Amino acid sequence: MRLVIARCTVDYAGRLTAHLPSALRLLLVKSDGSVSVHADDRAYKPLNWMSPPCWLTEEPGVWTVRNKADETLTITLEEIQHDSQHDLGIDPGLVKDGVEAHLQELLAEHVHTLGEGWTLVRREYPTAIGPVDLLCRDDSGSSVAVEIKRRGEIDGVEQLTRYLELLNRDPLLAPVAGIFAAQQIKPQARVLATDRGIRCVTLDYDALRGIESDEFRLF
Amino acid sequence: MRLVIARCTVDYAGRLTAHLPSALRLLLVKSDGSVSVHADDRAYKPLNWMSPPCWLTEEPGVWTVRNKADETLTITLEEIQHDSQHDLGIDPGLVKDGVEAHLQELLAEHVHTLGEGWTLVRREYPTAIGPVDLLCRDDSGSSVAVEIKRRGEIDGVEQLTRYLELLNRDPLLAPVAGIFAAQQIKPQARVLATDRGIRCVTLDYDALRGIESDEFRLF
DNA sequence: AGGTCGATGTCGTAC
DNA sequence: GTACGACGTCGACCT
Repeated sequence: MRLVIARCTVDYAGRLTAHLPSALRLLLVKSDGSVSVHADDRAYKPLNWMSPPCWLTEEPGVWTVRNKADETLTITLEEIQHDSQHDLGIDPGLVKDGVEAHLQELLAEHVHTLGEGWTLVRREYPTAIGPVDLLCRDDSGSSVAVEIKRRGEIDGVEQLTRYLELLNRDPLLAPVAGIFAAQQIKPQARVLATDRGIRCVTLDYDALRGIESDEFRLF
Repeated sequence: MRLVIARCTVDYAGRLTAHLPSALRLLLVKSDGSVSVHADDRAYKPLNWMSPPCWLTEEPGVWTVRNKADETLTITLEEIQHDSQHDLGIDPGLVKDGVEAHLQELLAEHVHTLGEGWTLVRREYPTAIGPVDLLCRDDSGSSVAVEIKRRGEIDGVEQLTRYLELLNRDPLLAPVAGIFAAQQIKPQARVLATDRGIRCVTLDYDALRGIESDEFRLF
Protein backbone atom coordinates (compact mmCIF):
# COMPACT_ATOMS: atom_id res chain seq x y z
CA MET A 1 0.00 0.00 0.00
CA ARG A 2 1.29 3.40 -0.99
CA LEU A 3 0.25 6.60 0.79
CA VAL A 4 0.75 9.90 -0.96
CA ILE A 5 -0.22 13.32 0.34
CA ALA A 6 -0.22 15.71 -2.58
CA ARG A 7 -1.72 18.84 -4.04
CA CYS A 8 -3.51 17.61 -7.13
CA THR A 9 -6.38 17.91 -9.55
CA VAL A 10 -8.38 14.83 -10.50
CA ASP A 11 -10.54 14.02 -13.50
CA TYR A 12 -12.76 10.99 -13.89
CA ALA A 13 -14.32 10.03 -17.21
CA GLY A 14 -16.50 6.98 -17.24
CA ARG A 15 -20.05 6.38 -16.16
CA LEU A 16 -20.11 10.13 -15.58
CA THR A 17 -17.51 12.83 -15.83
CA ALA A 18 -16.22 14.49 -12.68
CA HIS A 19 -13.54 17.02 -11.83
CA LEU A 20 -11.73 17.92 -8.63
CA PRO A 21 -10.08 21.36 -8.43
CA SER A 22 -6.59 21.64 -7.01
CA ALA A 23 -6.27 20.82 -3.31
CA LEU A 24 -4.21 18.80 -0.85
CA ARG A 25 -5.49 15.22 -0.70
CA LEU A 26 -4.60 11.66 0.25
CA LEU A 27 -3.92 9.30 -2.63
CA LEU A 28 -4.26 5.67 -1.64
CA VAL A 29 -2.71 3.11 -3.97
CA LYS A 30 -3.43 -0.45 -2.95
CA SER A 31 -1.56 -3.57 -3.97
CA ASP A 32 -4.47 -4.75 -6.14
CA GLY A 33 -3.83 -1.65 -8.31
CA SER A 34 -6.88 0.26 -7.08
CA VAL A 35 -6.55 3.97 -6.41
CA SER A 36 -8.68 6.24 -4.26
CA VAL A 37 -8.55 9.96 -3.57
CA HIS A 38 -9.58 11.05 -0.08
CA ALA A 39 -10.35 14.43 1.42
CA ASP A 40 -10.11 15.05 5.15
CA ASP A 41 -13.72 14.11 5.82
CA ARG A 42 -16.12 11.20 5.36
CA ALA A 43 -14.81 7.86 6.56
CA TYR A 44 -16.48 5.73 3.99
CA LYS A 45 -16.39 7.32 0.60
CA PRO A 46 -13.43 8.62 -1.37
CA LEU A 47 -13.89 11.75 -3.50
CA ASN A 48 -12.81 9.75 -6.50
CA TRP A 49 -11.56 6.25 -7.13
CA MET A 50 -10.93 3.42 -9.53
CA SER A 51 -11.85 -0.08 -8.46
CA PRO A 52 -9.84 -3.14 -9.41
CA PRO A 53 -9.11 -4.61 -11.83
CA CYS A 54 -7.41 -1.47 -13.11
CA TRP A 55 -3.93 -0.27 -14.01
CA LEU A 56 -1.93 2.76 -12.95
CA THR A 57 0.43 4.45 -15.41
CA GLU A 58 2.80 6.82 -13.72
CA GLU A 59 4.39 9.66 -15.67
CA PRO A 60 6.13 12.69 -14.15
CA GLY A 61 3.32 14.73 -12.61
CA VAL A 62 0.48 12.70 -14.10
CA TRP A 63 -1.05 9.43 -12.97
CA THR A 64 -3.51 7.68 -15.22
CA VAL A 65 -5.64 4.84 -13.93
CA ARG A 66 -7.62 2.87 -16.45
CA ASN A 67 -9.93 -0.15 -16.27
CA LYS A 68 -11.19 -2.66 -18.80
CA ALA A 69 -14.30 -0.58 -19.61
CA ASP A 70 -11.89 2.23 -20.55
CA GLU A 71 -12.97 4.47 -17.71
CA THR A 72 -10.10 6.71 -16.70
CA LEU A 73 -9.00 8.51 -13.59
CA THR A 74 -6.39 11.18 -14.25
CA ILE A 75 -4.49 12.64 -11.33
CA THR A 76 -2.32 15.68 -11.95
CA LEU A 77 0.22 16.13 -9.17
CA GLU A 78 1.39 19.61 -8.31
CA GLU A 79 3.23 19.11 -5.03
CA ILE A 80 4.04 15.97 -3.07
CA GLN A 81 4.19 16.34 0.71
CA HIS A 82 4.44 12.70 1.67
CA ASP A 83 5.06 9.42 -0.09
CA SER A 84 5.44 6.13 1.72
CA GLN A 85 5.12 2.45 0.94
CA HIS A 86 3.90 -0.25 3.34
CA ASP A 87 3.67 -4.00 2.94
CA LEU A 88 0.54 -5.09 4.79
CA GLY A 89 0.23 -8.66 3.57
CA ILE A 90 -3.10 -10.36 2.97
CA ASP A 91 -5.89 -9.51 5.36
CA PRO A 92 -7.59 -12.42 7.15
CA GLY A 93 -10.93 -10.67 6.56
CA LEU A 94 -14.07 -9.82 8.44
CA VAL A 95 -16.16 -12.08 10.64
CA LYS A 96 -19.80 -10.96 10.71
CA ASP A 97 -22.72 -11.89 12.93
CA GLY A 98 -26.33 -10.82 12.84
CA VAL A 99 -27.06 -10.45 9.14
CA GLU A 100 -30.20 -11.49 7.27
CA ALA A 101 -28.90 -14.99 6.54
CA HIS A 102 -28.70 -15.68 10.27
CA LEU A 103 -32.21 -14.40 10.85
CA GLN A 104 -33.42 -16.69 8.09
CA GLU A 105 -31.64 -19.72 9.59
CA LEU A 106 -32.99 -19.00 13.03
CA LEU A 107 -36.58 -18.38 11.92
CA ALA A 108 -36.48 -21.46 9.68
CA GLU A 109 -35.64 -23.54 12.74
CA HIS A 110 -38.36 -21.90 14.80
CA VAL A 111 -41.31 -21.40 12.45
CA HIS A 112 -43.53 -22.28 15.40
CA THR A 113 -42.87 -18.77 16.71
CA LEU A 114 -45.00 -17.58 13.78
CA GLY A 115 -47.91 -19.81 14.79
CA GLU A 116 -48.79 -22.98 16.68
CA GLY A 117 -48.39 -26.09 14.54
CA TRP A 118 -46.70 -24.33 11.61
CA THR A 119 -44.18 -26.24 9.51
CA LEU A 120 -41.43 -25.25 7.10
CA VAL A 121 -41.82 -26.33 3.47
CA ARG A 122 -38.41 -24.95 2.51
CA ARG A 123 -36.01 -22.04 2.72
CA GLU A 124 -35.26 -20.10 -0.47
CA TYR A 125 -38.36 -21.47 -2.19
CA PRO A 126 -37.75 -20.82 -5.90
CA THR A 127 -40.04 -18.71 -8.10
CA ALA A 128 -39.55 -17.30 -11.58
CA ILE A 129 -38.55 -13.92 -10.15
CA GLY A 130 -36.33 -15.17 -7.37
CA PRO A 131 -36.46 -17.25 -4.20
CA VAL A 132 -38.93 -16.61 -1.36
CA ASP A 133 -37.10 -16.59 1.99
CA LEU A 134 -39.40 -19.13 3.65
CA LEU A 135 -42.40 -21.09 2.48
CA CYS A 136 -44.43 -22.51 5.37
CA ARG A 137 -47.73 -24.25 6.04
CA ASP A 138 -49.93 -23.11 8.90
CA ASP A 139 -51.81 -25.47 11.22
CA SER A 140 -54.62 -25.83 8.65
CA GLY A 141 -52.18 -26.70 5.86
CA SER A 142 -52.45 -23.34 4.07
CA SER A 143 -49.33 -21.91 2.42
CA VAL A 144 -47.60 -18.86 3.86
CA ALA A 145 -44.71 -16.99 2.20
CA VAL A 146 -42.35 -15.22 4.58
CA GLU A 147 -40.04 -12.38 3.57
CA ILE A 148 -37.30 -11.71 6.11
CA LYS A 149 -35.39 -8.45 6.47
CA ARG A 150 -33.21 -6.97 9.13
CA ARG A 151 -34.90 -3.65 8.52
CA GLY A 152 -38.38 -3.80 7.09
CA GLU A 153 -38.91 -1.06 4.54
CA ILE A 154 -41.22 -0.40 1.66
CA ASP A 155 -39.03 -2.22 -0.87
CA GLY A 156 -39.34 -5.45 1.07
CA VAL A 157 -43.13 -5.23 1.02
CA GLU A 158 -43.05 -4.71 -2.75
CA GLN A 159 -40.78 -7.72 -3.12
CA LEU A 160 -43.08 -9.96 -1.05
CA THR A 161 -46.09 -8.64 -2.97
CA ARG A 162 -44.50 -9.72 -6.26
CA TYR A 163 -43.79 -13.19 -4.85
CA LEU A 164 -47.35 -13.54 -3.54
CA GLU A 165 -48.81 -12.50 -6.87
CA LEU A 166 -46.77 -15.21 -8.58
CA LEU A 167 -47.28 -17.94 -5.97
CA ASN A 168 -51.02 -17.35 -5.99
CA ARG A 169 -51.10 -18.19 -9.70
CA ASP A 170 -50.05 -21.74 -8.77
CA PRO A 171 -53.28 -23.68 -8.09
CA LEU A 172 -51.36 -26.25 -6.04
CA LEU A 173 -50.29 -23.56 -3.57
CA ALA A 174 -53.03 -20.90 -3.67
CA PRO A 175 -54.19 -19.28 -1.55
CA VAL A 176 -50.80 -18.14 -0.24
CA ALA A 177 -50.75 -15.70 2.67
CA GLY A 178 -47.84 -13.35 3.35
CA ILE A 179 -45.75 -12.50 6.39
CA PHE A 180 -43.31 -9.62 6.47
CA ALA A 181 -40.80 -10.38 9.22
CA ALA A 182 -38.06 -8.00 10.31
CA GLN A 183 -36.11 -6.90 13.36
CA GLN A 184 -37.53 -3.45 12.85
CA ILE A 185 -40.42 -2.45 10.61
CA LYS A 186 -40.75 1.13 9.38
CA PRO A 187 -44.24 2.62 9.91
CA GLN A 188 -44.75 3.24 6.19
CA ALA A 189 -43.83 -0.34 5.34
CA ARG A 190 -46.22 -1.62 8.00
CA VAL A 191 -49.05 0.51 6.58
CA LEU A 192 -48.42 -0.75 3.04
CA ALA A 193 -48.17 -4.37 4.17
CA THR A 194 -51.32 -4.21 6.26
CA ASP A 195 -53.17 -2.51 3.41
CA ARG A 196 -52.25 -5.51 1.25
CA GLY A 197 -53.31 -8.07 3.82
CA ILE A 198 -49.73 -8.96 4.72
CA ARG A 199 -49.09 -9.73 8.36
CA CYS A 200 -46.12 -7.99 9.99
CA VAL A 201 -43.94 -9.77 12.53
CA THR A 202 -41.16 -8.18 14.51
CA LEU A 203 -38.22 -10.52 15.04
CA ASP A 204 -36.07 -10.52 18.14
CA TYR A 205 -32.65 -11.83 17.11
CA ASP A 206 -31.43 -12.29 20.65
CA ALA A 207 -34.66 -14.05 21.68
CA LEU A 208 -34.44 -16.42 18.69
CA ARG A 209 -30.84 -17.13 19.59
CA GLY A 210 -32.05 -17.60 23.16
CA ILE A 211 -34.48 -20.30 22.08
CA GLU A 212 -31.56 -21.89 20.29
CA SER A 213 -29.41 -21.99 23.40
CA ASP A 214 -32.37 -23.05 25.57
CA GLU A 215 -32.91 -26.03 23.32
CA PHE A 216 -29.22 -26.78 23.41
CA ARG A 217 -29.45 -26.88 27.14
CA LEU A 218 -32.10 -29.64 26.95
CA PHE A 219 -29.50 -32.11 25.74
CA MET B 1 -5.78 13.68 8.68
CA ARG B 2 -3.84 11.08 10.57
CA LEU B 3 -2.36 8.01 8.91
CA VAL B 4 -1.44 5.06 11.07
CA ILE B 5 -0.06 1.74 9.89
CA ALA B 6 -0.46 -0.75 12.69
CA ARG B 7 -0.98 -4.37 13.57
CA CYS B 8 -4.39 -4.41 15.21
CA THR B 9 -7.62 -6.22 15.91
CA VAL B 10 -10.92 -4.45 15.35
CA ASP B 11 -14.37 -5.03 16.78
CA TYR B 12 -17.56 -3.35 15.65
CA ALA B 13 -20.75 -3.55 17.66
CA GLY B 14 -23.79 -1.81 16.26
CA ARG B 15 -26.19 -2.73 13.52
CA LEU B 16 -24.31 -6.01 13.46
CA THR B 17 -21.27 -7.30 15.25
CA ALA B 18 -18.05 -7.85 13.35
CA HIS B 19 -14.52 -8.82 14.26
CA LEU B 20 -11.19 -8.44 12.50
CA PRO B 21 -8.37 -10.76 13.55
CA SER B 22 -4.91 -9.34 14.08
CA ALA B 23 -3.20 -8.01 10.96
CA LEU B 24 -1.31 -5.03 9.61
CA ARG B 25 -3.74 -2.35 8.41
CA LEU B 26 -4.12 1.32 7.59
CA LEU B 27 -6.06 3.37 10.12
CA LEU B 28 -7.38 6.60 8.67
CA VAL B 29 -8.48 9.27 11.14
CA LYS B 30 -10.03 12.27 9.46
CA SER B 31 -10.51 15.74 10.86
CA ASP B 32 -14.27 15.27 11.15
CA GLY B 33 -13.55 12.54 13.71
CA SER B 34 -14.39 9.67 11.38
CA VAL B 35 -12.21 6.57 11.42
CA SER B 36 -11.76 3.89 8.80
CA VAL B 37 -9.72 0.69 8.70
CA HIS B 38 -8.31 -0.32 5.32
CA ALA B 39 -6.69 -3.52 4.07
CA ASP B 40 -4.40 -3.52 1.06
CA ASP B 41 -7.18 -4.20 -1.43
CA ARG B 42 -10.49 -2.72 -2.58
CA ALA B 43 -10.28 0.98 -3.40
CA TYR B 44 -13.65 1.94 -2.16
CA LYS B 45 -14.62 0.14 0.96
CA PRO B 46 -12.91 0.09 4.31
CA LEU B 47 -12.95 -3.18 6.25
CA ASN B 48 -14.50 -1.32 9.11
CA TRP B 49 -15.36 2.29 9.82
CA MET B 50 -17.29 4.80 11.86
CA SER B 51 -18.99 7.65 10.05
CA PRO B 52 -19.23 11.14 11.48
CA PRO B 53 -20.54 12.46 13.76
CA CYS B 54 -18.53 10.23 16.07
CA TRP B 55 -15.85 10.53 18.71
CA LEU B 56 -12.50 8.83 19.18
CA THR B 57 -11.22 8.04 22.66
CA GLU B 58 -7.55 7.13 22.69
CA GLU B 59 -6.10 5.04 25.49
CA PRO B 60 -2.73 3.30 25.41
CA GLY B 61 -3.18 0.45 22.95
CA VAL B 62 -6.95 0.84 22.58
CA TRP B 63 -8.96 3.25 20.46
CA THR B 64 -12.69 3.47 20.93
CA VAL B 65 -14.87 5.26 18.41
CA ARG B 66 -18.49 5.87 19.37
CA ASN B 67 -21.44 7.56 17.70
CA LYS B 68 -24.74 8.95 18.95
CA ALA B 69 -26.57 5.65 18.39
CA ASP B 70 -24.00 4.08 20.73
CA GLU B 71 -22.45 1.95 18.04
CA THR B 72 -18.80 1.33 18.83
CA LEU B 73 -15.65 0.55 16.92
CA THR B 74 -12.86 -0.78 19.10
CA ILE B 75 -9.35 -0.90 17.71
CA THR B 76 -6.71 -2.75 19.71
CA LEU B 77 -3.23 -1.73 18.63
CA GLU B 78 -0.41 -4.22 18.89
CA GLU B 79 2.39 -2.60 16.95
CA ILE B 80 2.61 0.80 15.27
CA GLN B 81 4.77 0.99 12.12
CA HIS B 82 3.85 4.47 10.97
CA ASP B 83 2.01 7.45 12.42
CA SER B 84 1.79 10.78 10.64
CA GLN B 85 -0.42 13.83 10.71
CA HIS B 86 -1.33 16.00 7.70
CA ASP B 87 -3.30 19.22 7.49
CA LEU B 88 -5.22 19.07 4.21
CA GLY B 89 -7.62 21.97 4.69
CA ILE B 90 -11.17 21.97 3.34
CA ASP B 91 -11.69 20.32 -0.01
CA PRO B 92 -13.37 22.39 -2.74
CA GLY B 93 -15.39 19.30 -3.64
CA LEU B 94 -16.42 17.38 -6.69
CA VAL B 95 -17.95 18.76 -9.88
CA LYS B 96 -20.10 16.15 -11.60
CA ASP B 97 -21.70 15.90 -15.02
CA GLY B 98 -24.03 13.27 -16.38
CA VAL B 99 -26.12 12.31 -13.37
CA GLU B 100 -29.88 11.81 -13.24
CA ALA B 101 -30.53 15.48 -12.48
CA HIS B 102 -28.94 16.41 -15.82
CA LEU B 103 -30.99 13.83 -17.71
CA GLN B 104 -34.09 15.30 -16.07
CA GLU B 105 -33.12 18.86 -17.07
CA LEU B 106 -32.41 17.82 -20.63
CA LEU B 107 -35.56 15.75 -21.08
CA ALA B 108 -37.66 18.51 -19.46
CA GLU B 109 -36.42 20.88 -22.13
CA HIS B 110 -37.08 18.38 -24.90
CA VAL B 111 -40.34 16.62 -23.96
CA HIS B 112 -41.16 16.69 -27.67
CA THR B 113 -38.70 13.78 -28.05
CA LEU B 114 -41.30 11.69 -26.15
CA GLY B 115 -44.05 12.64 -28.60
CA GLU B 116 -45.14 15.26 -31.10
CA GLY B 117 -46.96 18.17 -29.46
CA TRP B 118 -46.20 17.11 -25.88
CA THR B 119 -45.78 19.80 -23.20
CA LEU B 120 -44.22 19.87 -19.75
CA VAL B 121 -46.55 20.54 -16.80
CA ARG B 122 -43.68 20.61 -14.33
CA ARG B 123 -40.52 18.91 -13.10
CA GLU B 124 -40.57 17.30 -9.64
CA TYR B 125 -44.37 17.25 -9.61
CA PRO B 126 -45.22 16.72 -5.92
CA THR B 127 -47.27 13.79 -4.61
CA ALA B 128 -47.85 12.58 -1.05
CA ILE B 129 -45.14 9.93 -1.43
CA GLY B 130 -42.52 12.02 -3.21
CA PRO B 131 -42.05 14.02 -6.38
CA VAL B 132 -42.61 12.61 -9.87
CA ASP B 133 -39.67 13.47 -12.13
CA LEU B 134 -41.77 14.94 -14.95
CA LEU B 135 -45.48 15.47 -15.42
CA CYS B 136 -46.39 16.09 -19.07
CA ARG B 137 -49.44 16.39 -21.30
CA ASP B 138 -49.55 14.60 -24.61
CA ASP B 139 -50.96 16.12 -27.82
CA SER B 140 -54.50 15.21 -26.75
CA GLY B 141 -54.09 16.87 -23.35
CA SER B 142 -53.81 13.60 -21.39
CA SER B 143 -51.44 13.45 -18.41
CA VAL B 144 -48.24 11.43 -18.54
CA ALA B 145 -45.93 10.80 -15.57
CA VAL B 146 -42.28 10.21 -16.46
CA GLU B 147 -39.78 8.51 -14.19
CA ILE B 148 -36.17 9.11 -15.22
CA LYS B 149 -33.22 6.91 -14.29
CA ARG B 150 -29.68 6.54 -15.49
CA ARG B 151 -30.08 2.80 -15.22
CA GLY B 152 -33.60 1.48 -15.37
CA GLU B 153 -34.14 -1.36 -12.89
CA ILE B 154 -37.07 -2.99 -11.20
CA ASP B 155 -37.09 -0.55 -8.29
CA GLY B 156 -37.70 2.35 -10.64
CA VAL B 157 -40.73 0.62 -12.15
CA GLU B 158 -42.14 0.04 -8.66
CA GLN B 159 -41.55 3.68 -7.82
CA LEU B 160 -43.36 4.88 -10.95
CA THR B 161 -46.19 2.39 -10.29
CA ARG B 162 -46.74 3.89 -6.82
CA TYR B 163 -46.84 7.39 -8.31
CA LEU B 164 -49.29 6.36 -11.02
CA GLU B 165 -51.57 4.69 -8.49
CA LEU B 166 -51.68 7.92 -6.50
CA LEU B 167 -51.97 10.30 -9.44
CA ASN B 168 -54.82 8.27 -10.92
CA ARG B 169 -56.84 8.89 -7.75
CA ASP B 170 -56.88 12.60 -8.66
CA PRO B 171 -59.96 13.11 -10.88
CA LEU B 172 -58.44 16.30 -12.30
CA LEU B 173 -55.47 14.34 -13.68
CA ALA B 174 -56.76 10.83 -14.35
CA PRO B 175 -56.16 8.95 -16.49
CA VAL B 176 -52.38 9.30 -16.09
CA ALA B 177 -50.15 7.22 -18.34
CA GLY B 178 -46.59 6.26 -17.38
CA ILE B 179 -43.23 6.44 -19.11
CA PHE B 180 -40.11 4.78 -17.76
CA ALA B 181 -37.15 6.61 -19.28
CA ALA B 182 -33.54 5.58 -18.76
CA GLN B 183 -30.18 5.48 -20.50
CA GLN B 184 -30.26 1.72 -20.13
CA ILE B 185 -33.24 -0.45 -19.18
CA LYS B 186 -32.70 -3.91 -17.67
CA PRO B 187 -34.74 -6.69 -19.32
CA GLN B 188 -36.58 -7.54 -16.10
CA ALA B 189 -37.54 -3.94 -15.57
CA ARG B 190 -38.78 -3.68 -19.15
CA VAL B 191 -40.90 -6.80 -18.74
CA LEU B 192 -42.45 -5.53 -15.51
CA ALA B 193 -43.10 -2.06 -16.94
CA THR B 194 -44.65 -3.41 -20.13
CA ASP B 195 -46.81 -5.81 -18.11
CA ARG B 196 -48.15 -2.80 -16.23
CA GLY B 197 -48.83 -0.77 -19.36
CA ILE B 198 -45.87 1.51 -18.78
CA ARG B 199 -44.02 2.65 -21.89
CA CYS B 200 -40.23 2.31 -21.84
CA VAL B 201 -38.02 4.92 -23.47
CA THR B 202 -34.26 4.68 -23.85
CA LEU B 203 -32.54 8.03 -23.41
CA ASP B 204 -29.39 9.07 -25.24
CA TYR B 205 -27.61 11.61 -23.06
CA ASP B 206 -25.20 12.71 -25.77
CA ALA B 207 -28.01 13.03 -28.32
CA LEU B 208 -30.09 15.13 -25.93
CA ARG B 209 -27.05 17.28 -25.30
CA GLY B 210 -26.60 17.40 -29.06
CA ILE B 211 -30.09 18.82 -29.55
CA GLU B 212 -29.13 21.39 -26.96
CA SER B 213 -26.04 22.50 -28.84
CA ASP B 214 -27.87 22.36 -32.20
CA GLU B 215 -30.42 24.80 -30.86
CA PHE B 216 -27.64 26.98 -29.53
CA ARG B 217 -26.18 27.08 -32.98
CA LEU B 218 -29.40 28.56 -34.35
CA PHE B 219 -28.69 31.86 -32.59
C1' DA C 1 -35.89 13.40 13.66
C1' DG C 2 -37.79 10.64 10.00
C1' DG C 3 -38.76 9.41 5.15
C1' DT C 4 -37.47 9.04 0.30
C1' DC C 5 -34.27 8.56 -3.32
C1' DG C 6 -29.93 8.57 -6.07
C1' DA C 7 -25.28 6.35 -6.51
C1' DT C 8 -19.12 6.07 -10.79
C1' DG C 9 -23.07 2.92 -5.24
C1' DT C 10 -20.07 -1.82 -3.76
C1' DC C 11 -20.29 -6.64 -2.90
C1' DG C 12 -21.71 -11.38 -2.92
C1' DT C 13 -23.94 -15.06 -5.33
C1' DA C 14 -26.63 -17.83 -8.41
C1' DC C 15 -27.42 -18.76 -13.08
C1' DG D 1 -20.16 -12.75 -17.80
C1' DT D 2 -24.98 -11.05 -16.38
C1' DA D 3 -28.60 -10.30 -13.21
C1' DC D 4 -30.38 -9.63 -8.83
C1' DG D 5 -30.70 -8.60 -3.92
C1' DA D 6 -28.30 -7.15 0.49
C1' DC D 7 -25.72 -3.64 2.62
C1' DG D 8 -23.40 -1.43 9.30
C1' DT D 9 -25.27 0.58 2.37
C1' DC D 10 -23.80 6.28 2.39
C1' DG D 11 -25.24 10.88 1.62
C1' DA D 12 -28.35 14.51 0.01
C1' DC D 13 -32.66 16.64 0.33
C1' DC D 14 -37.16 17.59 2.03
C1' DT D 15 -40.84 17.66 5.60
